Parts: sequence; structure tokens; C-alpha cells
Amino acid sequence: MTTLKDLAKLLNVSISTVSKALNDSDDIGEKTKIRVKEAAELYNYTPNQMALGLKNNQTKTIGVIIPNILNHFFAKVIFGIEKAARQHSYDTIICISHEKYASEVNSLEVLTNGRVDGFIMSLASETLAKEHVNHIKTFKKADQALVLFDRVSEKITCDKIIIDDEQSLYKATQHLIKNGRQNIAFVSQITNLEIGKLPLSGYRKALKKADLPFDEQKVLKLSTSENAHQLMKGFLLSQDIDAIVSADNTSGIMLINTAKDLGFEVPKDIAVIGFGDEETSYLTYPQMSYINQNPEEIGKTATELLIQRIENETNDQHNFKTIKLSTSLALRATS
Amino acid sequence: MTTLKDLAKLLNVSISTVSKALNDSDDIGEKTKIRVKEAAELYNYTPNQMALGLKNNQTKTIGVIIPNILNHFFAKVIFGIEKAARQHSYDTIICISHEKYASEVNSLEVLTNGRVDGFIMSLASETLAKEHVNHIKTFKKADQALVLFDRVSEKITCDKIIIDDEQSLYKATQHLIKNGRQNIAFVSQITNLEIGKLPLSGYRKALKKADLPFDEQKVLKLSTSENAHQLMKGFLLSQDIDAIVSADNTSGIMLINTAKDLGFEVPKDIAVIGFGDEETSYLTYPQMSYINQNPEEIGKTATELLIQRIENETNDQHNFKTIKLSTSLALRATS
DNA sequence: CTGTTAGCGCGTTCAG
DNA sequence: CTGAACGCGCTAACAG
Repeated sequence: MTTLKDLAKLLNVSISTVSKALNDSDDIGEKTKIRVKEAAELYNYTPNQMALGLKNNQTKTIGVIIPNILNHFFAKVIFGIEKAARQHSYDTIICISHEKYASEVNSLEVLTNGRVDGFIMSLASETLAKEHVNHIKTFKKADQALVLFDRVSEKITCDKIIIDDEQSLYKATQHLIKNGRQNIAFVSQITNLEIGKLPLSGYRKALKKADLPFDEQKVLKLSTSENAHQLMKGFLLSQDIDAIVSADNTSGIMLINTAKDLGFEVPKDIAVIGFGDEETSYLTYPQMSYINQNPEEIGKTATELLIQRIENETNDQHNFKTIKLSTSLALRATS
Repeated sequence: MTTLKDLAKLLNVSISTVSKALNDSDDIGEKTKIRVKEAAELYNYTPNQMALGLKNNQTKTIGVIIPNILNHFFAKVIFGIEKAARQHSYDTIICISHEKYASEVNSLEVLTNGRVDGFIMSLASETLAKEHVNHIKTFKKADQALVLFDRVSEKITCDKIIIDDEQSLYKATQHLIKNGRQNIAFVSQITNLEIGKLPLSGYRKALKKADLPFDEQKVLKLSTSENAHQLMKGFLLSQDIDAIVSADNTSGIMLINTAKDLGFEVPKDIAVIGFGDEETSYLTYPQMSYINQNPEEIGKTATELLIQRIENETNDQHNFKTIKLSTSLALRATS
């Protein structure tokens, strides 16, 4: 690794001359600048980020910790974060907790204290389930900037971006009702109980609003993909269902496929609205209607909130915002 | 941010005493250690990673740059990398190039020189297409450890992990032939020409081996999901096809769905083998047979190669390895 | 126009 | 047992 010192020795000038030359300081003569820059080029000099960070006490970098990279939603949030960060000349570094508490703590330690100026994170399901949030609290006490999104905890005081999951399912269910569906089922593949509450509530509220009965039998909760197809088949056959809202990324797709295999026509016999984005909606035929959580906007909002917090240094506890973003319903061919 | 200095002032001892106490040096008395540790706990002291890295000239961190986070394959490679890295007490930091050359260069700069000890990367398709590899070369000249996987370039001299895509499709095609299929189609959604060559070659070789004719009409190349369903329908109806091998992550799924919608039975009328993993194979019904690229093993192999390179410092150019990993065929219900 | 010095936070000598 | 001094690579204030 080439350092300023190396170049200085090489050119028989002082370290600061090299530094200034590379930074185009007025102090340095044109010829010297050129000489230095050529040497830097030749020896592939790049400033050491560690030293820069240490010096400036800032890194212009945002750390992101997400629980699961296989989930399209998080992947797209990251896309939004990177885009917004770049616009403010921040870089982005990502760590993954794999839904594990220990991993989350580790990632936090890896990035804390020097490597990034602030964090955007979504909590691991294990963290949420066990309500282990001390690592975050400690971290907050150290005056680090933090924005939580989606998987948030009430126990943590900070800026938060949340998604209006209740309204999402309310709107989706309502849409199906307006189209004349009377027997709407709710399907969800949810590992964490807490996370699943709001969507179900939205579904129930929509039914209630339309004076339709809520039937426990029409709610299917799946824990794994393993035997999901079989459970779905049994579910579809045993019930009198003309529409389904699905509250996760995959079950909508699986439902459409199993329903069609059983001879149902989609959407004629059974309408389906799932979760996802344009890309995943192409995985079914006909193309699936979906609730779009607008992940890119979530990323963008979180990033801008964080950068504001970083640069204003106004860590007044009373000023923390919680922004609730709404979703949109993308109607395709299955509803 | 609490520093050693802060604690030292607070406790009226010297900085080095605090440092030693926290590191359990024999130099320090038991009572002092306790006093220091309590204060550190109280003030949420954590060592500054920047300063540590600067001091030790190592970070025990691996940088990963991948082109596309939406791709399950890359997501799983990361999983393999993190697991292997952790076993060697390395941390992992990820950057995403979004298939863009400029982004890749930037990510490289973000992580280079201080933030990580070495890199694992897969090139962006733009980088590959334009054959812009100077950024990597410069980077290599600075004696940085680097392992490329999957999307590699011949123009770069370093350790590489590649996947035997040719053999994958050879084996898949051969399997279909053994099961009595005579009219096997090849479908692929490929953006980059270079990347798509080997799978097609494997398919052709398997046909040749079995004395089956290669028919250009039975090869479908898709560029976008947009009108893919329609193209697939036309393709399936106009040809006399009894099996399909698909060389990307999504087209296998889409094919099964459109084929079934057209009234074909899968696998009776048309057998399908796609790319993917157990999880994505559940997205179709019946569950899709797939070629598993063993992404976790790729991650593991890359990581171990990199760590070896980092710790041995043996950067002799002649010693660079290229490891070709084979894939496995996971037979489910569609073939 | 160029060089010297100090300090960012840390751990490690080496003196005391 | 404790502390002062040094250096990692860098920039900025200050001399010359």
C-alpha cells in the first residue's frame, strides 16, 4: 500500500507537500503538483480511509443492517438507500443479521465507532421476539445516529419509518369486496407473531366495514414452505372461497399455482392479491395483483432522515419522528 | 463517542493504563482493572475501529462486492461467505454495484485501503461487457487480496471461483434425454451475451452426444420479463416440445405456469428443469426440478481462498488458482 | 512556495 | 504497578 510518506521519500519532498499537491492546494506550484500527481498515479496511491476517518471524525458512509437478503423487500430498500445516499455524497455499507440476535449485535459492533457515520436498520426477528434491545440502547447512548425501518421496536427511542400494513390489507380486501367477492380468505407465511398482527387487523376491518363476517376458518397461517402446497390445497378445497389476500412475499404466488392446479380459474373462480413488486408479479400467470410496499421510497426516506440527523447533530430526544408510509395497490390480472 | 482519553481523564489515570486495564494486561492491578472496566461500561466505551485498523494495519474484515442483490444466487453466496468468514473470525461488509461499472469502481474505492483486508467480488455486467477492468488491475497492483467468483474476466490475474455452467446444462439435458424426451428446448433470460454461452454449449453437447438434432427454433432468448409470458406462449404452441431446460432464475418458473395455463400437463406433456434452490422451487406447483449452483459452497471456497491469501501474504503471481465448482441436479416433480 | 508540527484514537514499548 | 512517548496515515495551522 502506497502512503504519502512513501511518495514524499520518493520525490524528496515533505509529506505535507505531497498531501497538498494531491488536494490541489494553492500553496503548491504547478510543476510540483504535476510531479506529485504523476508519482501518485504511477504508484497507485489511494488515501487510507481509516486515517481519513480518524482525522475528520466522519466517514461519509452509512451503515445498513438488514435481517434477510433473500427478501426482495429488503433488497429494494437497499436500492433506495444507496440511491439517496449517493445523491448526498454518502457511501453505503451493508451487513446482514440473518434474523439472528447475535449476528445483529456483531454487525453493529463491526460498523460502530469509526466505520460509519450513522445506521439504518431493520431488526432481526429473533431480536424482536425476545425483545432484546439493549445493544441498540447502549449504542444510542453513545450518540450514534440511527433510523429504524419496518421491523421497529417501541422500546427504542429513535427515528423510525414504518409501513402501514394495516391499511395495505384494508385496501386490498376492500378492493376485492367492491368487485363482488364475498368469501375472502387471508393467508400468511409469518414467522413472527407480532409482525403479522396488523395485516390481519386490516383484513378484519375491511370485512367489518362491509358487514361481512370474519371467519377463523378462512385464515391460513403457514410456517414453512415445506408442506405449504398441501396445506393450501386442503384449505382451498375445504372452504368456500372466492378471493384471497396474502400478506407475504411468496404465498400469493404459491396460492395461484395450487388453485390453478386444482382446476380453479384465476381470477374468475378465485381472485388473489399478494405482496411484491412488478418483477415478482411476473412469476405467476396470469400476472399477480400485488400490494407494493414502495421499498425504494422507504429507503430514500430513511436515508434522508438519517443524513439530516448526522449533519445537524441535533440529538434532542423529543424531536424523533416516526413516519408511516402508505403502500399502493398494483392491479394486474389476478383480481 | 467515548475514547480512552475520556476515560483516563475521568479516572485520573493515564491513557495507557486504561488501555491496558481493558485488555487485561498483567501490568495493571485488579482493583484498577475493575474501576476502569466499570467506567468503560458506564460510558459505553467501544474501541474506535478506524484507530485500531490504522494501528494494526489489518481489519479482520472481508469486503464483498456483488452486482445484484435481487438475485437469489448472490444472496446465498453471501450467506456462504459470512459463515466461512465468521469461522475464521473475520467480519463481512457488503457493497452492491447494481450491474454498473461506475458503481463498482466506487464500491471498490469505498472499501479499499484500510476498511477491509481483502475482497471477494463478482463483476457487474457492464464491466464485463465493456471489458473495463483497469480499476481492478490498479487495485491489484496495490497488492490487495482479491478473489473473483462467477462473473470473472480473463483480463484479470487473480484467484477465481467459477461455476461449471456448461456441465450443469449438459447434465440437465442428459437427464431429460434419459427419461425419453426427444424435443428439448432451451430457454434463457440473459442480458449479457458472454455469460450465456456456456449453458447453451452444454445443452448442445448433450444433444449431440445422444445424436439428437440441434434446432435453432427450439432456443428462446428473453431479454425482459415484460412480454415474456406472451413470447413463451407463442414458443410453446409453435414448437413440438416435450421438455425444457432453463438457464436462469425465473424463466423456469414462468414457463411452468404458462405451459399449464395453455393446458399442458407438467411433467407429463412437458418436463422442465430450471435454475434455483429449494426455496424458489416451491414457487411452482408441482415443485420445480432445478440446477443448484451450490452458492453457499462458492462463498465458502472463495472466503477460504481469500483468507489464505491475506494471511500468507504470498502474492506470487504464478500461484493464482482457478477453482471450477460443479453444480448438482435437484430432481423434484417437474422432470 | 515548502516544511515542521500537532493531533485524530489506539496499543506497545520502555522508563520510572 | 503506572505513565510518557511513539507511530499508524492523514490534514491543517503555522513557520520559514
